Amino acid sequence: MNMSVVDQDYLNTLNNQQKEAVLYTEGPLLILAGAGSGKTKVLTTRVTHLIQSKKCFGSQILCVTFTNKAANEMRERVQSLTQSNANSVPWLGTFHSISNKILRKHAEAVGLKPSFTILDTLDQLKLIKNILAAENIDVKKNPPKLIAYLIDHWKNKGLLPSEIKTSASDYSKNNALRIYKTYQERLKLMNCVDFGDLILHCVSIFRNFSEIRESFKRNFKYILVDEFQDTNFIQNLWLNLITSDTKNICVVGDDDQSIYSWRGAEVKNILDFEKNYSNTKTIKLEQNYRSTKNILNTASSLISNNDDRLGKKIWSDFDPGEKVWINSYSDGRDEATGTSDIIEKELIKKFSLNNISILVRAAFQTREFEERFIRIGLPYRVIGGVKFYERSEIKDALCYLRLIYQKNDDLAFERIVNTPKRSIGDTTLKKIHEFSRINNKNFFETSLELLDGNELKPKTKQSLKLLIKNLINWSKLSEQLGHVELLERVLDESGYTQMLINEKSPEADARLENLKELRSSMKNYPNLIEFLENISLQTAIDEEWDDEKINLMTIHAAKGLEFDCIFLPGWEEGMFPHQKSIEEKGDVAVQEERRLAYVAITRAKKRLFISFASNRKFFGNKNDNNDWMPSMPSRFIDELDKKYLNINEIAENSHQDFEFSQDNNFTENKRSPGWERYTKSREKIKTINYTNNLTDFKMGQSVQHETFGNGKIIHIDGNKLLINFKSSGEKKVIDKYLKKIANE
DNA sequence: TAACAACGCTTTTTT
DNA sequence: AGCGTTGTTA
Repeated sequence: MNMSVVDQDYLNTLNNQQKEAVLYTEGPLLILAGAGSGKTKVLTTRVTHLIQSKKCFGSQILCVTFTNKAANEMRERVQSLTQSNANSVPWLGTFHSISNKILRKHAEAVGLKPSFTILDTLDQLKLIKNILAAENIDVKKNPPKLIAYLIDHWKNKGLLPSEIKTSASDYSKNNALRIYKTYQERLKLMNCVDFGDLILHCVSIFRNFSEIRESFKRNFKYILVDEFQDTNFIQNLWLNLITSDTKNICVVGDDDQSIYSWRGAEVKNILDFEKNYSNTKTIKLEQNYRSTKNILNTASSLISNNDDRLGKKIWSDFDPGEKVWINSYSDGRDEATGTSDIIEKELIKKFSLNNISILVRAAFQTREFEERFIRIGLPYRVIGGVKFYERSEIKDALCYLRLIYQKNDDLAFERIVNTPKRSIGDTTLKKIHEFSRINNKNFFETSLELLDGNELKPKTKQSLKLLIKNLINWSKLSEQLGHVELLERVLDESGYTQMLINEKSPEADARLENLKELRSSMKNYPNLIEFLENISLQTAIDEEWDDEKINLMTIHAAKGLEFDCIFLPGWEEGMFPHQKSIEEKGDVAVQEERRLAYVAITRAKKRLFISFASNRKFFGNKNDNNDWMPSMPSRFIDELDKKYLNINEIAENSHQDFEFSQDNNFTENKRSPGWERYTKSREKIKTINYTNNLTDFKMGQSVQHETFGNGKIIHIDGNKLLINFKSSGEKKVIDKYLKKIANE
């Protein structure tokens, strides 16, 4: 192939900066790419260019993306641009999937077998709980979630248990460290790794085995990293270790879109990049090809409230388009109704449903919209909701397979040993735990021994025996049968399918349906091993984009995506910015929430609707007023430049709450005036209930309770009343459960 | 001792 | 509304 102009057709659609970013191939390159500036296009074209101009083979390119989805899309685009086969760029993927691949090859170097299992968050938590129970540590004082969080953080910083220094006074941290140590030992024993280990083990291999490191360094002639602002310390180290001496490393990032600091991501990596690699070339992509001017300006006005920005000037050639709508609703149901009205009455005529998305801060917020859409029959899909592979029936099925494949997978054993019910309850399980600890054997081996002894009740013994016999049999079958047939046999012979059929509930039907889906997705893998080794990193079964459906997802999940129409509901103080994040990290967190809001706004191409409700319901509906909370519009709404907005107060009651006069000096006390008013209004509501109740009930009043019967008030504490019941004595009861009756 | 019912506490974001 | 813990039943 010669280097004619025709061969470089792929450059024709690029602007000057983009072209430069593609053609500057040698030496370190930092691309600061604003939202919608075509960075994916640049990356794919760059990969194409490297291959087409014969600078290297596709197999010599390391290209790291943030999600599997992004990797798949990029692979497809490169494929069609280079007209090559599917595996032309084998080292294209996420840090985790590439690490997985490396680790399967070099597992022995870190004391694992190549068949290791990747644990998901639920498995992790379960293991931590088991360790806590075995060591008699109070779960209330040491929440497993917190420990998991700490372990994850340590791993993101590249710290092994031996490398962590603690002060003796920090009780909970010391506890967590002890658990961390045991946790790692247990993982090794079960031949398992967690997400963090994938990266961490690779780093130790690169560090301790120079031949392996050098072979990768030699092979990877060019490295590309997407979403560099969201890489963390250990990932950065991982990269540094295998970057070759020619330093052909190109990173793409946007400091304004850094939204994963809670996962250890450091924007600092962008700033340090120029320090780490001397003679770094920096290219800024500032022209936006996605959004209308009104949308883009709205986004810019918001993000200008953040400090410490690298400073890009995003601009657009596009029309101003329609102004951004700010809609106010009285409650969440109104918000969902209003949203579906806009879609049905207006958008549906001009846009495909696939091009309409509702982006929320927290996953549970999609529910109100789902209910509405079901009610009126608008088709929708929830992206990244409950992960397919985390559904209980899918996990059950996978654990059967995991256990058949690896008898030492104690977590899998524990999960399925009594599912379906086999009369193997807590007591038996405890025995298995204890015995396996004492004898240093896994649960499967321990069960075999217990079956020999007289420790178990006959009924339990019999069903455990049957299970073990089945497992051994399935293991044998796994060598002859295809993996799909094996699953069918297992579900059948274990009684799992029957259990679901017997339930006769809609949920059980859905579960059976999901198992069918699992079966068909297994067909995409050649055998059981390939399947088990890859599903853990797979989040969902690929979405079907063929049907016309409205998309519901979290803002985090929308990263990297774009849609014609975007709805951003729930912009209320406490929800967005989220209260938890403010409590934990104060202003730093508010800035990250603001970046999240910026990401959300910049997903929109043509139409954008931001909304909030004045009253919000929490925790499902118990049909009383206790779960209602009045809410203030988010401070972010006040920060948007009104020039680009249409403000629409739909709900009558929201006027007094909705003001655009909040000043922005909340950096001092980390709370905006809006927040202050919000908390005050909450207190006020509580106070009103409280005084009303006091006027209703007086000392000595005779009352009636549904379950406790009749009694007399003998003490009043707020709305909690101490009652002396005739039949059951003194009890503390909330006033609203009481009825006044005539005094006797 | 296991299965089932009731209660109460919780909800950020994810590879 | 959904889960895990506690209390009650068979």
